[in-house]
Amino acid sequence: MTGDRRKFSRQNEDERRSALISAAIDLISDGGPTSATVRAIAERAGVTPGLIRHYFATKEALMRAAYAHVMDSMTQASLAVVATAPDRPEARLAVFVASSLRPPVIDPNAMGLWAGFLHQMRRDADMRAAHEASYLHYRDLLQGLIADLPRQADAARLRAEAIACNAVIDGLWLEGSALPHAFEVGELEQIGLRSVGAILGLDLAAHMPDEGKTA
Amino acid sequence: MTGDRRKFSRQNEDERRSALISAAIDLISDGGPTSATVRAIAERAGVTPGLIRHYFATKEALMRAAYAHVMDSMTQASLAVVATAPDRPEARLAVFVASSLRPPVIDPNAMGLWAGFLHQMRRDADMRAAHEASYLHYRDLLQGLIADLPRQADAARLRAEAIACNAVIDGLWLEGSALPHAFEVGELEQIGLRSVGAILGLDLAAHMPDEGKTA
DNA sequence: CACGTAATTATGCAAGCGTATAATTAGTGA
DNA sequence: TCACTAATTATACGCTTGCATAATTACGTG
Repeated sequence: MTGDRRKFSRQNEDERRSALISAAIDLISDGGPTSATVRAIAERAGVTPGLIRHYFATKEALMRAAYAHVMDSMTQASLAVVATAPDRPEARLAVFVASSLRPPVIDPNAMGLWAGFLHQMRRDADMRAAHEASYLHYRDLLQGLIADLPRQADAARLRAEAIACNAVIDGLWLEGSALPHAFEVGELEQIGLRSVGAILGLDLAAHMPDEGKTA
Repeated sequence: MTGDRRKFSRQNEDERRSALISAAIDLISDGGPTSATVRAIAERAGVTPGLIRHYFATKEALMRAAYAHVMDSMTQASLAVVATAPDRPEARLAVFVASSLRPPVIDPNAMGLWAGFLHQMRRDADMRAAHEASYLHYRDLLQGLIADLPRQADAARLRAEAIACNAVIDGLWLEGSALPHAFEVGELEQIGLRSVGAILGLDLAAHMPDEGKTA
């Protein structure tokens, strides 16, 4: 009775890849990178450990792919939020900032995932490069929103402001994700809007469209 | 010739403990928490693996001790910096901010260490509690410096400002440590002073004592 | 329908991990 | 000086890990 051979289920290559990737992400997300073993990932994806080697040359390759996927998702989410915002530059920036400081972006699991990758980044040069590219891309996005504001600012000032605003958002995101119960509901959003506004010299909170009017 | 028994060197208990702790910190610092194995730690400390078990009930206990040591060092360093600053509140705050955004506080190895502990924190409730206490202590320190400024602000505003300023510092520290070559020398300090100043509504950079006058 | 090819499973292996335990050494007090 | 105790070393065990390899299954194609 021990000879239960697992059902052989063939599947599309892309689906299998992404199934493996999201299984890895899930595991890292709740349990840290330590618990994302080859066997655990395979089980989570409903697959045999050996299959991982068939899709990824090594486990590190799978990890890189997972990291890239997470970062892409974040960037695309940010872009989507900005796209749905009103056409006024201030409102677009406000929506962008606020959406970064509430769920689902603020999320303990997401931070665990991020920390897991961060620690792995020290060893893997490819991963480090991917991180840098993703970070700069995000910051450039923010800088573009700032540049659209009805002010005049040279390149150096724009760069400094983008770095500063990005830092506020990162820091608040980190604190809010690490210590969810240490802040009241909406507190981080308000602080974020006020801080970014102060750095840029405008009242961002006033330009925040009240999407919750119907709630 | 293989029977070289290691030299038996007895030592003070406290020194042994701290030797083991700093060996663990060194290893995590350059190589991530993965490379801080019991055997590696022992070798680094010039000791046999078994001895670790004699000083710490488990490896996790050693890790907790290492984390506590790192956090204590950081806090004490911050306190020391403030103590040497001029007695004007603005100068004290400025020095505090600037010193957090340059070496040795800004340091890739320190960030690796921090990330390593961060990831381990998800599992260990004791470690998480230690982190929260340390974070709040640091923020309270910052809030105290802000409260000393010659302005009037109620408790709620002070809290929000401390959270915001802490976030800027954290974010800049993180970015500067993760991507050291992405910023010019002194750039992060300037941005930090300007941002914190903007949030608090004062010109912090102007109050920064120029300690580099002799350089 | 047969056959080749790719996807999937099953099995095994060498290495490294944390930890337990026994043997050895050094210091200490009577 | 001689046992007693604590610090340190040495050895070994069981477990898990990533990875390699061989066997098995499904699917496409002639």
